[in-house]
Amino acid sequence: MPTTPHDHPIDLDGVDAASQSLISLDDAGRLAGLLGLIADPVRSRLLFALSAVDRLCVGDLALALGVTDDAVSYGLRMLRTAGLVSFRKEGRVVYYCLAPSFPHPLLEHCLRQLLTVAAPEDDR
Amino acid sequence: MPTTPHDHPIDLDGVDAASQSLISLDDAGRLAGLLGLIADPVRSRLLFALSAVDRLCVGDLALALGVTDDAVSYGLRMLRTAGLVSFRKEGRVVYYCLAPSFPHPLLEHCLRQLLTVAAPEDDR
DNA sequence: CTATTATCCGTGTAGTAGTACGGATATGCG
DNA sequence: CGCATATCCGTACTACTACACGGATAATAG
Repeated sequence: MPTTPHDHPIDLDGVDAASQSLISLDDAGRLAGLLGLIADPVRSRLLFALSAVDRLCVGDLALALGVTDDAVSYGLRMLRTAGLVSFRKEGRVVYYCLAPSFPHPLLEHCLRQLLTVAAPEDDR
Repeated sequence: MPTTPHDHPIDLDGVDAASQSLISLDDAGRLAGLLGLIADPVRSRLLFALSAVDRLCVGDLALALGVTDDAVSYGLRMLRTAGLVSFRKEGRVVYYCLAPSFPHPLLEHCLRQLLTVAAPEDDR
């Protein structure tokens, strides 16, 4: 029997405790979706960039990040279908900004703090 | 010219401001790595499960999550190479637990809060 | 010693994600 | 009107990710 899940729990109480405080598969899926969205160098940097200004257009964001227009356009589309950024069109320029409902603490607290967790040991 | 980054910034000041408060590509990469690690239903649920008990073995975790041993083993290996969980072997059983250095606030604060952000509008 | 259990690992694979490229659309300019 | 600009979109390609499967390892039981 190769990888069959054993049905003789070694620590039944532990299994119960764990499965009780577990988030649902649905919630986990949504959480993964949101995290995966931010788990991209371009997109996380877009969020940081946008938090520093009140609005910026695609081309300028590409300039600031040092990546192609396409990459920025794609990243912004993802963020915007998730409702994290919003945009308005002025003439032929499209300006993006963090969505009104954007959870700013997330950026400034969580992510900045996670940065220190993710940092290499030598500067911690 | 298809997708050439324009070199005539529309809002030069904005570009400067954005690029200044920008995290480095390196940092963004590490951040993405860490986030991407948690951005997986199995792995995030493993963390929640482990936070509820002081230690649990692979098979029991699989039982608690309702997934195969292999999936759990794989998830734990990822988490452990990232230093988020640690393990000790007792006989033929391998017990896993959150790493001593694990940032608990991350789980209980950030992730739980992100859960509400990721929740569908109808229960918020 | 042999059988069994718990776990790991190497390999293969299906699915997905990020991006470059070509083209389409729309706006503004001369 | 014709041309340039800013952005989007469809397609194609590459790279990676999660997982299943078969087998290996180590420890225990009989």
